[in-house]
Amino acid sequence: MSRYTPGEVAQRTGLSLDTLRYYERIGLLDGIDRTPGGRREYSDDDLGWLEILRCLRETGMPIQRMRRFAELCRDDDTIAERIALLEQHDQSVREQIAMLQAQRAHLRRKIDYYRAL
Amino acid sequence: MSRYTPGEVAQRTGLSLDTLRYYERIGLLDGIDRTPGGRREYSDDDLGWLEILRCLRETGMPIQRMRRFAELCRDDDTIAERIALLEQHDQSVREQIAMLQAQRAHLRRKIDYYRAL
DNA sequence: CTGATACCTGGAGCGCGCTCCAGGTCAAGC
DNA sequence: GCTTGACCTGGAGCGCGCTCCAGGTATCAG
Repeated sequence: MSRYTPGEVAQRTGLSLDTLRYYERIGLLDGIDRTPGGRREYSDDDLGWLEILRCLRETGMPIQRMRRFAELCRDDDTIAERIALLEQHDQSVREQIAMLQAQRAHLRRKIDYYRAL
Repeated sequence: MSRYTPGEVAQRTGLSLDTLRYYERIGLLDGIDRTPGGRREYSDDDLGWLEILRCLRETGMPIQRMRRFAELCRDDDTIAERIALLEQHDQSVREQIAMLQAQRAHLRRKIDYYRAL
């Protein structure tokens, strides 16, 4: 049950302070605690959620869709929809990987061609 | 030795007419022939080059870097640099694939977790 | 010859995902 | 008590990679 300052969270997650605030503003991050003085204080749960956000973001999910997912996660009766959304995203990640692998083959061929000169 | 109108090229490559013109403007596409009336007329070579551009773009190479590559390709004595640039990019594509695969594992775990509820 | 359609140019505009800024507040160390 | 540095807010700005637009020209079918 540790608590973290914004600076610590930035360091741990690799997200900038501005990005953390931005995510909160647009509703990706919700109910972050504050100290009596008004500073943010992140919990372990918050860090866990940020991990998920990072995962979705790095795999190319648009912010709008992440907001949709965040919204679903605020309502307990949406497990099926969450699964559907994540499955759909997983499919898109698989496609991305396949595309990259195919294009990488082209790249290798081009390199080999140059090497043969 | 076929010749293609902009519309045909757009259809074949999946790039928009605007994107084709944009690529030309910024120096990714060079020396596209014109009809006497001033319309663009693409060659098979141009289509081949567009294939390469697509490959680089889809694998996330920034436009600036693609311009550098295009520049190198205009000079015959730059084979080594072209190889270096492509090898470097290939490395980045490998990293992208690895990252996606790792994040996809997280995604699968999350989905399984939801399914278990 | 006449439309209709595809294409031309230069330049402005846009959506995304942050990032930066000004002007202030809080808190820990001396 | 004072300094210093991390943090606060609201809002503007930015870099990327296109995309759209206005106003005009070429080409082709009938």
